[in-house]
Amino acid sequence: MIDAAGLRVMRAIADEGSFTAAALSLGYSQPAISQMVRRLEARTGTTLVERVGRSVRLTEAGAVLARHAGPVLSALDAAEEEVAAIAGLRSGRVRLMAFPSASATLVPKALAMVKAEHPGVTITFSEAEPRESLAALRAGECDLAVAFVYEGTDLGRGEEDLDPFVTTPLLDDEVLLAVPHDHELAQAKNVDMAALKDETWIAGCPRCRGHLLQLASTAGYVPDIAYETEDYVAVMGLIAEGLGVAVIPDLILKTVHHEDVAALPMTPASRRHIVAVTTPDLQRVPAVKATLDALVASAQASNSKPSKAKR
Amino acid sequence: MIDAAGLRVMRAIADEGSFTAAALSLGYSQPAISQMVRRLEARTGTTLVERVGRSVRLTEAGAVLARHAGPVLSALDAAEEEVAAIAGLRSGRVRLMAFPSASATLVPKALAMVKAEHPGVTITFSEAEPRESLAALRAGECDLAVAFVYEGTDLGRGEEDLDPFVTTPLLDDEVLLAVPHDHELAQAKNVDMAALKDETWIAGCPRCRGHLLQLASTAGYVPDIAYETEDYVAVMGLIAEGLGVAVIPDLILKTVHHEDVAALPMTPASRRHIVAVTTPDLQRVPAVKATLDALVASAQASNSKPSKAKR
DNA sequence: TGAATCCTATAACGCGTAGTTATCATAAGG
DNA sequence: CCTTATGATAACTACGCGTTATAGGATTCA
Repeated sequence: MIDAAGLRVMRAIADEGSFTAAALSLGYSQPAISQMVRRLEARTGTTLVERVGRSVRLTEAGAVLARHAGPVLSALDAAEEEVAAIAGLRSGRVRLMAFPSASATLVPKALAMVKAEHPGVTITFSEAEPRESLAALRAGECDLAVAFVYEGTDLGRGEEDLDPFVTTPLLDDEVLLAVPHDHELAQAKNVDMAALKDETWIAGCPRCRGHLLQLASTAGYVPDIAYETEDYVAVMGLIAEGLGVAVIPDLILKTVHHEDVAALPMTPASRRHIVAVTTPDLQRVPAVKATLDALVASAQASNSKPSKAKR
Repeated sequence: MIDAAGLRVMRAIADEGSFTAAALSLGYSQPAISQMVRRLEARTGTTLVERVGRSVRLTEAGAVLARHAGPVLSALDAAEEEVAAIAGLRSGRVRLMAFPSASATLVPKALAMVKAEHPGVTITFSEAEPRESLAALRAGECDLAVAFVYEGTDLGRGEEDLDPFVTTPLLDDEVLLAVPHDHELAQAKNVDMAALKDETWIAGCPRCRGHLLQLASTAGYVPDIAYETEDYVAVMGLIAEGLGVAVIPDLILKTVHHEDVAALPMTPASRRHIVAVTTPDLQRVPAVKATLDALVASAQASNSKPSKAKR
């Protein structure tokens, strides 16, 4: 019934003492004030302004409105300012999730960039496998996820539906074969997957295990998986001891280097796409957008050549 | 930029959890909410609502608006309620001024009536001669004045311009000739003003003095005014002691009765009109209107026959 | 007293906001 | 898989809320 504009007008009249002055102070024309007052009087059913000769004077009811104007308008201003702070990146909160090996360099660098450029933006970060982070994103417990997708592996495959999300490519990570330093293939330039039929395998995370199975399946056999662990330091150790070989993304190899392990390209070449995932809505939230931009910049600075945008 | 309606919508969305439910709770249609949110997002330049599958969830900025809605809206409601209280006569203040002899019965009765019917309305009352009360009315220091006008005396006469006011007739008060009980005319049914040429006169208030001068002037002489006092009790005393005669309104005679004074009609008949005066604006203020109505009722109950409305 | 000036009120008009209904597209759930 | 619930969009309407132009009073000053 009574709106903020009405209160602003009443306060201006109280302060300025005339319609004309009030109009001037609000940037309106004089008749606008006349009409606004009339509207307010019609709505409230009471006289608000006493037109006395040259000037005007507020009635009791009018004074009441003018008196309430201050608190209401300043509360509105406060709300507006707070939203503007978020929109202007002087404030904001982003909940970021990334898979463990992305945490090593990609994410820390991006966090530092955001903090440097927008000190008001706070980012809460937690590690999670793609499966979990996408679930969190879907559940609204996360604003931005850094995940990966194996090439060839169809994005969705039922469990991870990327349909409602927008994905931004960050890095293309080549998957290499890791063998002991003294392995017969250690010096090879390239190795065919089919040639590894009789090797003993070490698998990483469930997702990577699936990838291995798919690669072997394509080559026409089922790999002999002797060890499984999500700890890639352990994987490297196992390989170094000659207990097996493994397919490991280049990015991980760079992080957990082991001098007794050699890495070599495979045929067919296999890649892991590292992407940032969010929703169309969240992508437009300034703080989220800034973090996403920082991730892209971080990826470009750190390493390879991102491929073209997707979806 | 941000208005109360927007805050109300954001709060409803936060409370209800969906656009449809929010629309229902506000009595709007669902698209109205959709559009309102879009407008707000355009104005703030930020995403306020995250459309997640079936339902929606507020972003940080949206939550900020929803959080501010409470204080702002309740402040608005408070203002509205306060104005409604004044409009509904559950509250209100009236500054009433009346000339002294009206204070005796007319005003007290009216005050009692208002108090009985509208306990929330408080009336502040002070005595003042018509000249003062009208000046106060013009200066905005008074909402309602009870004044009088002598018949024949032109209302305005330069000094008391009733143009910007509205006057409501309350009583018609006949002006009588007051003489000592043992005066030669004391038993007369009627007395001609012209026959009083050689009397010694006692004048009341300045205004009444003016009236006396006009009556005498019409009759063709200048009265011999021996005493002047605004205190009508004193006037009666002077008359009773045989020190002179006076023209006194009937209403005053009823109030300050003196058994040694006789009152008789004069020719030409002269009347004093007692009126309530206010401004067109103030007349529409509920508390003022109620007081004015009470004055009219009080006048009708107490005495004579009010004449028809004026201006 | 009359002219000048400063107010407010009113009329006529235009535009944008904010509703409506109707229809479509998409998730969620049995 | 089909139903159902929910949000988005389009097209339309209306009126709230500004504008300019002009008229009507009130106050001041010569």
